[in-house]
Amino acid sequence: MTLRAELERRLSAALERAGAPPGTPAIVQPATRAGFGDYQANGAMGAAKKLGRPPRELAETALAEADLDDLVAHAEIAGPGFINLTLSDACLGGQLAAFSAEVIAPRPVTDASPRVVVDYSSPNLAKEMHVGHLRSTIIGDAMARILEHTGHAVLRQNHVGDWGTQFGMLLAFMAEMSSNEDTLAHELNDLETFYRHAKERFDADPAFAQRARDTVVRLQRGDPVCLKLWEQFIEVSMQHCEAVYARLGVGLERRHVYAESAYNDDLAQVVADLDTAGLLTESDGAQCVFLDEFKGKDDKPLPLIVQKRDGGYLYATTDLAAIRHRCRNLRADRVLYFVDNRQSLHFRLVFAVARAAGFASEQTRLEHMPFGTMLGENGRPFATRSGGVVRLTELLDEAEHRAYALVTEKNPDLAETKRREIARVVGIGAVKYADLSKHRTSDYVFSWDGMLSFDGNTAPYLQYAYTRVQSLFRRAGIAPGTTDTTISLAEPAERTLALRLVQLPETLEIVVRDGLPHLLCSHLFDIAVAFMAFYEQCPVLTAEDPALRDSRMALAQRTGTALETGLDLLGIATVDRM
RNA sequence: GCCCCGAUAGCUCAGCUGGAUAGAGCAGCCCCCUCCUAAGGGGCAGGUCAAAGGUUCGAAUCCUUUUCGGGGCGCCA
Repeated sequence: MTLRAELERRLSAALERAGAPPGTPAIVQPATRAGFGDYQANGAMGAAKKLGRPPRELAETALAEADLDDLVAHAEIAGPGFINLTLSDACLGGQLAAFSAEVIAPRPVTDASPRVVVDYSSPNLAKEMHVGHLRSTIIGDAMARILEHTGHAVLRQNHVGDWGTQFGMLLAFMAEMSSNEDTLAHELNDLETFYRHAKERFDADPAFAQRARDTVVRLQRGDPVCLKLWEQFIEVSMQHCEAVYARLGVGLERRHVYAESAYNDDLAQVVADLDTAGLLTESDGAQCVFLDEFKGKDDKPLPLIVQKRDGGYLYATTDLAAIRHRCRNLRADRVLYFVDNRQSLHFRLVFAVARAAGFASEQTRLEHMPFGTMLGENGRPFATRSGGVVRLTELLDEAEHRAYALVTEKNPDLAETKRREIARVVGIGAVKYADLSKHRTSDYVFSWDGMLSFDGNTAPYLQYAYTRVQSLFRRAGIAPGTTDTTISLAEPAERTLALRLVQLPETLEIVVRDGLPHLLCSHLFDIAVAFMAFYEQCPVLTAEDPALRDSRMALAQRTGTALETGLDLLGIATVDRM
């Protein structure tokens, strides 16, 4: 249990003993200002209002009832009825002593752990991955890591798009070329161009367009020639994705891929199940589900179409099949979808239908974790001047390029291979952090300079703070292992840093609850800022007193662990020097 | 027409179940490397939190209306 949760628990109980109704929250938060202590409890005011009692008096009574001696050194009532709490040095010291082994150690995952499906990345294999895929891939991966660290059984699902009409066009184009293996291999080397060429062919030649449509039908019927081409294409495209994942340090592997096509055989059964459940209605020849809670134009019912007039299935059907699979076979307690916010209505419908049909129980939490659209500098959905998109590989190349130039400027004496390594870690880290540090749901504007900034609240700043810790240990000639040194918190900078470190699990708790990794970014930045202040104000290696030196080394060590662990949870690596 | 999301400093954004004097980064100006890495630190300046009402002891946060953006709404995914 985190400090915050423990204080909440005890103060809530105290409020109840002071006369507030059971379940009254104490509303413990980190203090909004340094002068108010470390935490503040705001719950007494609201509770007093309901009881018609003076808020300060209720706060006083609750505080007198509360048993906080082992955690809190000072507590006082302030303003209209805030309870301000200052942690004792013993409490902070205890947390710091157990920091690596307990406070931020990974929670074990057992059979009893909550099972969380994380659906993320899920690119369409028809095209190359571009910058628009960053959000789902990066944020989803960070969330998977954080959930795993906090004791959840995480089931990554990469729901790649490998089925649908555009594959007809691509396969027909491949078929034209398959007489010449070299040309085909060459063309497939660049999926973006391949797609464009196929599309040009499709638009220009009606006969080709017809062949493309026929190909879709043949593919769906399992025509061996089509299937072979399809498999070849999918394999090339998957390998491209995996190369990008490897470069990004994203933990998605082949075993996490559960493609759209994997549900093909379930779709008829899904529709049959909906029929059995009495949910199916035919409308204009299509099979639909209408739910009372969803109304469209003119109060007309809003359909979820699960089967087209021509008998074909839609992505709604596939998503229903996926929910069924995740709940029944994967035994998910919670399913998180890191998918573009434009699909939010779609998910609301699909989730509601899945529950109505019994594909998901009432207990299973189905949560769309929407994210905003990447916009161009004109405020329109992002595209380059030529109308294309920026490929992910281009962005990463540029990131490493700029980072290499910078590290060479800052540290020309480092060996070439070392500078390459640093450039890779720093460049990729900057790109990921630029994405992770923004609120998930907000649209954001793509900008090379914004995404590749190395100053201020960026990954390189955090990585730099980490290298300073490593540098201290390097100079001291000792390994940065955990020691049982008593940590002095006499200096304000020491205390502020200690508090930020100890509060890290509280942030993780909120991130897990809301799926908002930018809160972790923000907290790590606070830690780094606090460390920089500590570093400026508190001499470590040159401290006169050996005990103080050891204490500060120990605090630096905790900082290093926090930064390394926190960055790792975001999927960002560290280096020892930069 | 209906629904969803948004509007906070010049720019990019935080602001967690309503809390005390709305915070960062960048850009601007000033200062700090004989001192543990200046990818750093310190300081200055910068806001009628889109607008108007309302609820509340207390509103950037909740409610209503309006304005301006973005997105979605029957056989694409």
